[in-house]
Amino acid sequence: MHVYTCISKRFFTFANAVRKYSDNNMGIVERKERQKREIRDSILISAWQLVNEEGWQNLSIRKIADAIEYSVPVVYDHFENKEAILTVFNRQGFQLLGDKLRDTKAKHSDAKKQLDAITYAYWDFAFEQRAFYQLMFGLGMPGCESLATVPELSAFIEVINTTVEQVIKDGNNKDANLRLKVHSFWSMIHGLVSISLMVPPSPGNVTHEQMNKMVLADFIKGFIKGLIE
Amino acid sequence: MHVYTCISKRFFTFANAVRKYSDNNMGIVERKERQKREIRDSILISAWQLVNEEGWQNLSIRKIADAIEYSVPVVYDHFENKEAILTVFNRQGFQLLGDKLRDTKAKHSDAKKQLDAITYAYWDFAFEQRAFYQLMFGLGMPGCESLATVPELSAFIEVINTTVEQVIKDGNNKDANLRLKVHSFWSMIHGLVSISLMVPPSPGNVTHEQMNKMVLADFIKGFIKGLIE
DNA sequence: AGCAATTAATTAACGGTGTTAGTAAATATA
DNA sequence: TATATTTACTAACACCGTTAATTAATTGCT
Repeated sequence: MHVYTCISKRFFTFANAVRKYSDNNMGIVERKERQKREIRDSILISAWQLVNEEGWQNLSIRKIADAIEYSVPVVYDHFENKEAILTVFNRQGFQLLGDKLRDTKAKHSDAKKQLDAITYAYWDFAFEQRAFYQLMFGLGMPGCESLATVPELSAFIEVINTTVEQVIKDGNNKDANLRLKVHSFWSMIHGLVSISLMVPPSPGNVTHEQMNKMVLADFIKGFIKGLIE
Repeated sequence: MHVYTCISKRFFTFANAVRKYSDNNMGIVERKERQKREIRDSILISAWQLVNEEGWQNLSIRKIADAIEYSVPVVYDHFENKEAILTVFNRQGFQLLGDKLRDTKAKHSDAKKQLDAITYAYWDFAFEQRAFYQLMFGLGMPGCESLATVPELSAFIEVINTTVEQVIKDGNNKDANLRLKVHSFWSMIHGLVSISLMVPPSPGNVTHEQMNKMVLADFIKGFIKGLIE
């Protein structure tokens, strides 16, 4: 029974494919496929527009349906659920960023200059394509739009502040812009941590305790030296 | 009229305060305040429990009300809205992290060792208090739980990968763990960017283009040298 | 102790969300 | 033209945050 179903399905698919190119109405299938693609595209276009107007948090299927002038279930004919729509943008974002970095890299031959250039390109992408970047890295939890409004934040930063400050003062680099150094220091730790939280065990299936030893040892004993000595 | 209202308000407050300590029923007010505090506490306790069981995205007022065995509007007698509850945890998180860093710092006298210690403490906090950390830094957008599932991610990392790799090969440091260096490099840029996105113009009211010049110049020309040369 | 005033807690609703079952209309096939 | 299939819709379900109106309980006062 299961085999029969399988065969009949394949037969009908084959028959459709043949008719597609032998009928008088051979353009109909193409037209239908084109129309279906157009609806799918208009869903993505409207969604993207809504996201840039109202943010990820306020995107809804009903708003999309309204924008494309179809009823709600039509959206579900093209995407399994809301998540699937976000996933498309997520992948598009990484594609875009990857392309941008590749292009930027191609403009230089020296490896150091390449590294320099893609770093700036990465930075610019985040600020120019803010909506993409936030989606890609899961930023923008409700209630955390502006970290600056958290009073306890400054007390927390103060600890890092005074510590880094003292290390720099103990070193040789006297003309350092302290506040900026502290900001960078904190940001980089945050980056190490949050990427490790999001891309869990890699590289190489190590636990976070092992990562701790390896990554942080490098960060502290290597990178920081460049700053303070 | 405005003055009168003000005076009468103050008078009644004063009268209440006096009765509070002169009445026969002086314990009633205290008991009521205590009960109100208990409900408030149980809201926070239940919310925290729900968050750790089901994540921030699945926390709802109705679930909280259910857990504390009161009806929904009672929650709104203690918190203005859902956001206010999250804000409490947000601030609690920064308080906790700040305390942890301060305590860690106090165990050492040398500034470098202090910096070393608080870096590890920060790392551990993020992994031990994952729920806190995600809330504090707005991580965890729906659909981005595991970055590892995005196919375009690896192509994007590959660009950074090959570039950093080449720079390291060109340098003197031959025994470097390449994959780990790349991972760290990317993570640190991400940290610089995402903190700059969340704590917008500071320090010192500079635009992101100025930050770009200052922070990235340091990152590239200073920090990276420690890695590759 | 009993009544009025206040406070506490509830029910039920509003407008919104993601998602889907069932139905009517349009279209293609025979 | 009649049948089958595709297409789109209405309407519903089960949630969500939030709040107005109402009932129950408690308190203060005579």
